[in-house]
Amino acid sequence: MTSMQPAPNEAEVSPANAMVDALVQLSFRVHEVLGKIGAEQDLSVAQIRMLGVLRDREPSMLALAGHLGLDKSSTTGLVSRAEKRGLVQRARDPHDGRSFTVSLTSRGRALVNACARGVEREIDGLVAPLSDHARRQLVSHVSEILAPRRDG
Amino acid sequence: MTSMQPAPNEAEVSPANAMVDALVQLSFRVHEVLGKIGAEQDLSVAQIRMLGVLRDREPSMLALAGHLGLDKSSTTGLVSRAEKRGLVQRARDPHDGRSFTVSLTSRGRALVNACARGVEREIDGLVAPLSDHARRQLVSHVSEILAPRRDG
DNA sequence: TATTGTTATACTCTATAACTATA
DNA sequence: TATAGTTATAGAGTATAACAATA
Repeated sequence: MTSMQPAPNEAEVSPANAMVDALVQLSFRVHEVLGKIGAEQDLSVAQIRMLGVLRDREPSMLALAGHLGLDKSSTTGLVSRAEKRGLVQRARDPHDGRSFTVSLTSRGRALVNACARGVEREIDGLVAPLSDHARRQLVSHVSEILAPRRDG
Repeated sequence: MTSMQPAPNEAEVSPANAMVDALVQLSFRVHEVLGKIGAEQDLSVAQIRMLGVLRDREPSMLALAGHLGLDKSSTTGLVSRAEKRGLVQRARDPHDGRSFTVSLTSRGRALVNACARGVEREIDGLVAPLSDHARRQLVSHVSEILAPRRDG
């Protein structure tokens, strides 16, 4: 990757449709940002996403799997690797001996906050070409798209 | 950018940023769509993306790696798995004995076209809540974000 | 020597199925 | 029996480093 240009993301799956083209390419672009910022902290996109979910929640393993749209076994691995690094912790649920709650450690919170700042910086740069008005429209439209679905 | 708070203590850093939230969530939502449509054809997002790139190109392995932002060794695996399924083919470059060109087979093309139709259907559904005017604005703004920077 | 591509290796991520412990 | 979670297993995806063949 030394001599290669970052090459605009050409992941168009439907070049005839401008909306598809725009959203798919934007999606890859944002993922690229998440990957880059995560890499600075040695975090995968999956880990960043999980830590992001845990910012505002202390869910059970099963609820966490639901938030992430993953199988419970995948979530076990994700949480275990993060726990090994001291980013999250499992705590027994006193009301159900089968269940755990997952939560950020202070180190995990610091890390996800650092990532959030980095992502914010990058996204701000990404939308820099837009006017304030256009930015507000963009947020409004995207929020409307996402509204019916309340995912993590 | 617009709203600023006197950065609270480390405990609760970085106030919610609507733009970041919107774009990151949208990115995951679109990836979810790609994953779902791909799964119908037994294709991963990475495979769909590669096939999408090959729709309009017959690059060398190295050029393909550049387009995808991956290491050449990762691309070897990606192409080899697709080749094993008869979706792409390697052909020796007559001008450089070290190089191959990668291209879609007719089966690969049929598959990526089917995916494109599926993705278009899903994205159309996603933006259905928006008015025609809002959709045009959205495409315009996103295109501006993704546009190659003319003169820095 | 430099470049193109593959291989060897190691890791993360993911799902399915089987399992344990608790309800 | 049913549920929460883990383990076993398999495979894809990714990067780094070492390698082969060609330039």
